Amino acid sequence: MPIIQALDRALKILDLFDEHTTELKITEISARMEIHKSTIHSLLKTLQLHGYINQDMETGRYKLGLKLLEKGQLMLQSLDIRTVARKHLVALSEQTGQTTHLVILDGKEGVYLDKVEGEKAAIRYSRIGRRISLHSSAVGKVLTAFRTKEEIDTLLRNYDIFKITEATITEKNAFLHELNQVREQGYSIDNQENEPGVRCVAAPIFEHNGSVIAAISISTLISTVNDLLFKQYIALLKKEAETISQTLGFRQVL
Amino acid sequence: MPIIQALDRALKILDLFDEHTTELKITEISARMEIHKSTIHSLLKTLQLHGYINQDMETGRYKLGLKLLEKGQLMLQSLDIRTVARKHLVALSEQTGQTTHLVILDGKEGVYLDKVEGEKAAIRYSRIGRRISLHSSAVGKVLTAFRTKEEIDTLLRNYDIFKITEATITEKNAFLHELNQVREQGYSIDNQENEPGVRCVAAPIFEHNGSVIAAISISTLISTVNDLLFKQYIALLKKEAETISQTLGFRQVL
DNA sequence: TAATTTTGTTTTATATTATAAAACAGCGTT
DNA sequence: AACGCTGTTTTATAATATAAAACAAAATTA
Repeated sequence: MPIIQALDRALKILDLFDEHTTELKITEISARMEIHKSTIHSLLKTLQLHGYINQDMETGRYKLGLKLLEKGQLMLQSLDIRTVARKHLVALSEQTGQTTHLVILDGKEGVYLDKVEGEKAAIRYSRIGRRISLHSSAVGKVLTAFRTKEEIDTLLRNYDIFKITEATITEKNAFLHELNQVREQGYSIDNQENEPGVRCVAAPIFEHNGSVIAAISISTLISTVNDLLFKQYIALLKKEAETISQTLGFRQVL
Repeated sequence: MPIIQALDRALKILDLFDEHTTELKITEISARMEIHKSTIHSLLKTLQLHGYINQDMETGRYKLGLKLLEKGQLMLQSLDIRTVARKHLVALSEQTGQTTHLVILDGKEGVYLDKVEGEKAAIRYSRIGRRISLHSSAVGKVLTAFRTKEEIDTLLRNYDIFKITEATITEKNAFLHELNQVREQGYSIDNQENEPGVRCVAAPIFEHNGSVIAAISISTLISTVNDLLFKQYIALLKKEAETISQTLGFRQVL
């Protein structure tokens, strides 16, 4: 499997940009990549030609281009899970006042496809397009649990169960045990395992062929949602998830 | 200005995907690009490595990857015009019941950065990330009009004033005259010039240094919004646009 | 069921093409 | 006025992308 060096380098340049880094000088790109300025220059100009990079004419600095926005939105639209799930996320958020999410699996991480902010609580971390680890989130657990043993095996091979908060599960066996429980219950909980003070519940969404294609979740603040209320949310969530699965053609096995 | 062939080709591959084409076989990519299969294969695998392309394991077909979504959303977030304008778009939409937009200039086109759907009317064409021509849209006219003569000159050099509807302006002089009028009025109108039955009004948003950085607009259906009502919308829009400009540090010259 | 076409992938030789050194030009600072 | 910083252009070299051909496996067709 041959990797094209020029392309690989260009894509690595795009990765240099993140929440904190929206602008970069060519000198800095060159330094961070440890590649000669002139080489970077050629790559940047080609990226710019296609709109993936823009150059600030005033400062000479480079930033991400709007082509990424265009293509990103194109993706979102083509995923019909999102269209189907949208109104249910809104409904759940209105019923509970909490923030709801739609997440799918990509590689060994979850990716937020949609988010509806609740009136009562604003959850900071999540954002459409952002990624979330499988072992520390309710959605991650659900996306992992409802798969075949083989799939779970490959997912967890070389998987780094890193610690995020005090409550994060960091042992593989404990995680596997948790996944079993999730499968029995039909939903998963993240109790401050990803962010202190935040408790979430997630439920799976099944496709017509019975495989999990997504998860929806409700995020709550420990300080404002007690156990009783949280349990009610679980029931609401499960029901809504089942409705979505049915819309997608999934029929529960009797 | 040397263009890197491998990178250029890879980005052209990404461009093959659009609203109607969400999946492609390698054979078809090869045919449409007129490049050998094995070459395309290497490019695809490198794109896949970075998440810009995904392969459907079942069918072997290639589709866009979620990295595009991630980067696209990152862009949106980094543009603070959007954050500032958001609540005003919502307010305008609630007051009028119509769909409102936020658009910026990129190259020789406008790009939708935000959209708030009105209760009364759903405008099909627009979508965040999508592009719109300068001569056929209210936002395009505004983004063009409020620039220096030199800037307008370079924008309209080699510009194709193509016909879209019966009402589209297709003569350069007529367009220049229209731009003058827009500058005097402080707003622009698109009367079914981009889509039959749709009439829009747009107003400019100025940065602290006095340059136009964006345009906001209200889109209406001719069939449901009469001239009197439309005039009221213009007043509302202008006022809201001025508020946004002031938030961004722009002070009206007296 | 067997043959045939089509799929995506791998390998390999060739020369095209990406690469980086060095020189350049334009600013802002010292 | 001299220096240090931008980003850019040019040019020689050889490393790297390229495409032909062979491959394997799946989907059609006969």
